[in-house]
Amino acid sequence: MKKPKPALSEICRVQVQGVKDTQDLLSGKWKIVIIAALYANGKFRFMDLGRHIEGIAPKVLSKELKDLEMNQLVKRTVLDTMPITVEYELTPQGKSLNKVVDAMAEWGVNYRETVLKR
Amino acid sequence: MKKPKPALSEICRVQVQGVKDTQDLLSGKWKIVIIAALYANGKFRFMDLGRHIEGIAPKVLSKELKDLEMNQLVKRTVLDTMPITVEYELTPQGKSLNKVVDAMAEWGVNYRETVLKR
DNA sequence: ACACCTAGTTACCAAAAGGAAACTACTTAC
DNA sequence: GTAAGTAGTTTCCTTTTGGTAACTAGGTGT
Repeated sequence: MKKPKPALSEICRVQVQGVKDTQDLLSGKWKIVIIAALYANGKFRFMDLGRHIEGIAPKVLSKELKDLEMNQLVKRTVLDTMPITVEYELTPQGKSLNKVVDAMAEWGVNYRETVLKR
Repeated sequence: MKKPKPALSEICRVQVQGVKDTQDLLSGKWKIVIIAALYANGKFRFMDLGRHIEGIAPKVLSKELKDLEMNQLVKRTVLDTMPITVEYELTPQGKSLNKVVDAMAEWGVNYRETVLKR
């Protein structure tokens, strides 16, 4: 696909880039769901989070959490308990996704009602 | 991962399901970008949309548009011109994603500024 | 000793996503 | 007749994603 047309105004280009960046960071089936769960619950230990998100495998949960941690959206804390437990919570950056999460939740609920009708 | 714990309240479960539904419909690298572009511009012909979204291949654009059309987010109109042209635009359902798009745009722009620092 | 809890990791595999390049089919302009 | 523009499709390929199941490694309870 050739690209001879720089049409959209600069402001729009920046907006679209923002959307793209957000999408990149939240890519995949589970990241936004993990964030929504942490957002709703505050903190979670690894196993609890896994039990909570229906259908996710530990391998996948582990990998997604690593990605989120790397992008500074999630904080991982090892607690000095016996046996050791690990707590996951949103960073301020992660929490700042609240508008995105809320908008997606609202839209999804409405879509299910009006389009899927169930 | 076993699932003996139905912890989150019903209201939260519904919210998380909403997020999941939204994520499913907008899955992949390009859908939300296409929507953002249509949202910013109103209408686009196939080639213009392709030229506009940097890096997308016609095959991929075609497939994504079909998905979006199937889910009633995008409307495809064949215009009786010579040569025929095809116009793509958001449906009301697609337009109702504005809060999601805006939130993602804002968050992404802010993330780039504060975390990536460029 | 053995089962069970914690938090993961590893190996293996299938399906999906996505990119590159070529190609179709139709029309118009030169 | 040939090039160029419309809107895609087809083929081939590689990478990524995500799932299952088994396994590691430390500690607790009986």
